[in-house]
Amino acid sequence: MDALRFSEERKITIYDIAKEAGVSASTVSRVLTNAPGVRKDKRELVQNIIDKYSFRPNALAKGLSETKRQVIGIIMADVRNPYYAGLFVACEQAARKYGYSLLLENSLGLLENEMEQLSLMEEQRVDAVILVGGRVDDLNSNTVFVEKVNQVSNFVPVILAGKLDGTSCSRVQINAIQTMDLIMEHLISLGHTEIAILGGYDHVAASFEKRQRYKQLLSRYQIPYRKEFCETYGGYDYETGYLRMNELFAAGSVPTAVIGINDYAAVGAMNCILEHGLRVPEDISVVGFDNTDICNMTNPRLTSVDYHYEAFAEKLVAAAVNAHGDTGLPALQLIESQLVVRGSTGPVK
Amino acid sequence: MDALRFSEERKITIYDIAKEAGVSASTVSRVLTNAPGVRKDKRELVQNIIDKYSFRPNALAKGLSETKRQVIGIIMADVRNPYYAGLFVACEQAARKYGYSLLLENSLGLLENEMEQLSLMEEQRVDAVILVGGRVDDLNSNTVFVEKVNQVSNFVPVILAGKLDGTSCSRVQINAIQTMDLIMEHLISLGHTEIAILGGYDHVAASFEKRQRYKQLLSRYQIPYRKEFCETYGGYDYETGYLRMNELFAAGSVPTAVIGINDYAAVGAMNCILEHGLRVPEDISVVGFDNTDICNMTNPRLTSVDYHYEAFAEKLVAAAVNAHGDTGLPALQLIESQLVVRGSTGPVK
DNA sequence: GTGAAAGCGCTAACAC
DNA sequence: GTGTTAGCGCTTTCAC
Repeated sequence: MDALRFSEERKITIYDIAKEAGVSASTVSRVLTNAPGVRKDKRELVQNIIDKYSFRPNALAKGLSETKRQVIGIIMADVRNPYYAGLFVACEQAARKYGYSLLLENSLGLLENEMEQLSLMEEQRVDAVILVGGRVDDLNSNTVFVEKVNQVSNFVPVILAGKLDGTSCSRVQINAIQTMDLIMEHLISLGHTEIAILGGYDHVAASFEKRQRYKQLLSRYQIPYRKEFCETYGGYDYETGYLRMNELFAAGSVPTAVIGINDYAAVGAMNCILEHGLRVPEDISVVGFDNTDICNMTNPRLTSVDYHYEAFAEKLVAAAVNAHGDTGLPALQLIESQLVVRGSTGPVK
Repeated sequence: MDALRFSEERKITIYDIAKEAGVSASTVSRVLTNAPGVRKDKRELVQNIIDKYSFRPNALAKGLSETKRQVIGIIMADVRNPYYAGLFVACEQAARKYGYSLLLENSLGLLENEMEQLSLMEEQRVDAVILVGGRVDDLNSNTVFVEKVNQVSNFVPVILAGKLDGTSCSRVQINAIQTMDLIMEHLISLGHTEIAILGGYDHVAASFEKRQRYKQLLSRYQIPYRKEFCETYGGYDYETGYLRMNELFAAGSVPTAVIGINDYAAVGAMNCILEHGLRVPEDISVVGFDNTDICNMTNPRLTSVDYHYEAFAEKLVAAAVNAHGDTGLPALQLIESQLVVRGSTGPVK
């Protein structure tokens, strides 16, 4: 009995509406799509019946006959990471404005998932796919992936929140150079010269660029480069921040300011500092990237770089929505960031 | 020129494959769906051509002709909240096992969004929709929403990660009573009797149940009930935990243990305690719910209740996948939790 | 202004 | 085994 619950009531279709209204399916379709060429009274009549049944046309049939589905695919590294989650929700809001929905897949940074999910998006005939995290973060683009993206983008526009050498996809990217400028100018203006950066890998483009800029700025401000403050690679998590900071203490190379490669790493470093009986920011200043919720949950609160997620998302979605026509949108758009100064940074003592 | 990029190459179809293989479309379809009744050599021949073009059948057309889309809709309050994000990714993993994708919509807890998104899911002909957070968390179910869900569930099975009185949807729910048991038994065994619970509202079923159980356990262990330790309602964020704790200090009613309604609130309370120069857990123990990442980022680390997200997600998805047939699955499945003890709780002094 | 009919790309009877 | 045919539920010419 219960097993029949969903099969008994046949879905209402455009023909049912048409019959009840005494018109043809085409007319109903015209009302549905707000197409012109329907007399006002007839339009109202049909609309009333539509409302009466709260009828919603089958999006599959619609997508089959039209070419637009009003769905954008988004392949993201891991929505559990607040940076991605924030961006995703911002994308959803932006998409809603355009009348689009989002089909999300988490790749967990695994190439095989990304490949499979690209196929899946193609199969689902999404109108465009946005790639965030994973392969598009690589400094050296993976050739297998490049090939796949090129194949897919013959049919569905691919938008990159990153880069992928060997493709000509539209891109929207955070200006990593500028983020480092913000932090370094802040720290240097506070008198810091012993600045360490913790976590991240050079094979990740953004991290690589940040370290490059870090070095460049040191030399610009004639601050001596200290290898032990920079060759402190590692993951993008709390543990890495904690461990790398611990190593600096162990080596006796204690900086006056620490930059975490993201907020998690920064918080790890901060806790390590506090556990060593030092104060933040009186003894050591700490900064992070991403401006996630956690910045307001530490004591002191964490100074961090905010990427302006709304603008980022808006540009990604706009690029996806407009990917078909010649929109005049530049192939690469950069997102400028801003520093949110909180209690974790202060003047060098 | 560029504007033509996506329209020039017509999508390859099953007929193109058929023609090249010198067979009919049905045969290709049979190969695609792994249906029996195709000679082995022919199957291989077709498969080769499919592979050659990395052909993927149009999921819309497939969904139109079949009744299954292999897509589950999920309407969630806010994936930026780590609790939801964790559950979502777990659902995604479970869904992948069954060959399903997830269509996510964030309602942000707004009734109007939830209503609209339900329609959208129906329109997209998802095979089932899972509701997490928002209206299904309400103690008193919203009648308008109940009506909507009942209407929708005539056509597509709705699974609730919560409750909705007046519907007969399958449900999977965290056993809120048991979560409170875990915490209270832990605290009481450590000698605590002055226990406050901070944040949450009684109109949220889980919060209501937690407070009810809290009172019940106090009386069971013959611990006097103190209104000021329990009527400490508020949001599910850091600020609430901080502010409510501050009020306890101001009122001079300082407990020996504090339960945050979730990890955020617990961390807020913890920081407030530390700022008052007290120690955690020596002076005051702190516990949270959700066992999110942040538990490992505080100092000391936060003791918290873990819901076993994988099991939770697995049951939700299984219910969604099997929602059509009579699966023998019980209408309500409860998720049992476990306490992850970390440094924030200790014996009363 | 309105309806009939074709077609989107697939699956599933049904013949052969 | 394999092909033919008829839908699935829409949109969209094209007549009228």
